[in-house]
Amino acid sequence: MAKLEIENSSVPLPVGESKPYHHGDLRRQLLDAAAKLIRDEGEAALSMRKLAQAVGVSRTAPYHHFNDKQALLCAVAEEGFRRFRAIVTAGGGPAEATTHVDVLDEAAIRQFISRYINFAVNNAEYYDLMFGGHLWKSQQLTASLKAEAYASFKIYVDQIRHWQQSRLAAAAVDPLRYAQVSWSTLHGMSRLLIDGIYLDSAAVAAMSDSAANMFWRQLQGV
Amino acid sequence: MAKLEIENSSVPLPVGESKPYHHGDLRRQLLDAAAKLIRDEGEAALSMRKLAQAVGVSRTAPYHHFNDKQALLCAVAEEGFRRFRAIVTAGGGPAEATTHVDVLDEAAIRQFISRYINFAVNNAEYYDLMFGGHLWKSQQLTASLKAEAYASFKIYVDQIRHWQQSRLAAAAVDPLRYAQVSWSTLHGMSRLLIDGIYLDSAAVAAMSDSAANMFWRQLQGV
DNA sequence: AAGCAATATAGACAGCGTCAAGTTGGCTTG
DNA sequence: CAAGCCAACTTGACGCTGTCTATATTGCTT
Repeated sequence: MAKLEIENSSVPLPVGESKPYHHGDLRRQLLDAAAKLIRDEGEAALSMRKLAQAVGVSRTAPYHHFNDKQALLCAVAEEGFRRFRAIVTAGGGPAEATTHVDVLDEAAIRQFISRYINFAVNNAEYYDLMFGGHLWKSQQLTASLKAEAYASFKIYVDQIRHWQQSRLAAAAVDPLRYAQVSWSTLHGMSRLLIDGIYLDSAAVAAMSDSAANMFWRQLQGV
Repeated sequence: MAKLEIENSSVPLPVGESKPYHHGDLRRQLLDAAAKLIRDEGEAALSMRKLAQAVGVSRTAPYHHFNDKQALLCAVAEEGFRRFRAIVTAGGGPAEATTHVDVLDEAAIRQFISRYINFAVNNAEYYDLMFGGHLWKSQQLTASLKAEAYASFKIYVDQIRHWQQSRLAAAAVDPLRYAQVSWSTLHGMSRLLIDGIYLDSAAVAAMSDSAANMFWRQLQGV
């Protein structure tokens, strides 16, 4: 997460990150400006030219930091996954990512659901890129994005395994299968909410409760 | 569904549908060609100009049948909803749409899930438009598309109410809430499958079973 | 001090959505 | 049967897009 705190000042001193020499740190500013533009005007409204102008460089300058518009979007998505992990996994504790939660009750599930959906709705500009067909269907994902994406899912599956080993979840549950179905539910709710289809944000709490109850029973194995 | 069987021949005899005079029936051909183009080359690859060329008219001709590219896409999506309803609701019987299913067991749910996901995966070019943020987020949906979309959801909710009235589903279940959550699961699975995220088609059967089991318990109210 | 590689720039091209103005041709009406 | 209306269609143009190809600038290394 340290990367996220790099100073965006105009001082032309590179931090030693190996990327920017000339401009200050264009790469960083491009990523931030891209996210902001998408958030403000929608993904469709983001163009490389507008982005370049927003940062104050010529239209082709960004191509020295990203091969493609696609590559730029992949990088933004990648950062989204990092933020996602930080917010969704282990909320307060200093120990992060790799450690798993040792409690399992309906409230814990409910909390996870809330965090997931809150992240999706409040960071839709990232979520759209992370889990939007745009990047995935193109078959041109950055290797690092793919890694980042699957890491997030793996953590989820491993958490379920961990619960099983601690005898908190029924052994009969197939971790992968359960992960796929429950993630689908969360993803579906998020997408429908973000896109404004069928679901409205007023019902989020009730839906989360309902889903938590459903997941809980499933994990208890009857 | 009769509309779908209009002959696409080059005979310049309009059927009396009130739309096309000059070309034959451009509107119909545009809708079909659009779906085909999206299916073959992806939604992003569809352009009004390519579409026009595919049908053999000038680039601005389509604008006499649709205000916008958006409007064209809405019309395609609308047709998607009609096909969706035809496939998903009451599979074999001649009585359609308005009548509800009178059986409720895990197999029935499982069948519905299969139909939903099969439709989504095999008609992704329609599903993407019907439930993609592209149209919905733009806030410019055709009134008729909106109607068609909400009708589909309403049928689903009403089916649950129907089960309750027949004492097949627990009275404690909130039909709307259950509909939202379960639809989210189906939508999420479909999206993840179509976009190639986390889920692969080999696991569809297992996931459907798991989801069916989850829904079934929920409907039984413990 | 020289030179090299990374960074930024301007120019050009094909493609896009769509507006405005003109053309064609079948139907309705006199 | 002729007049003319109007829907259907075409051509031209505009500003936007992503990105390729030079060209110029700059800082670090030697």
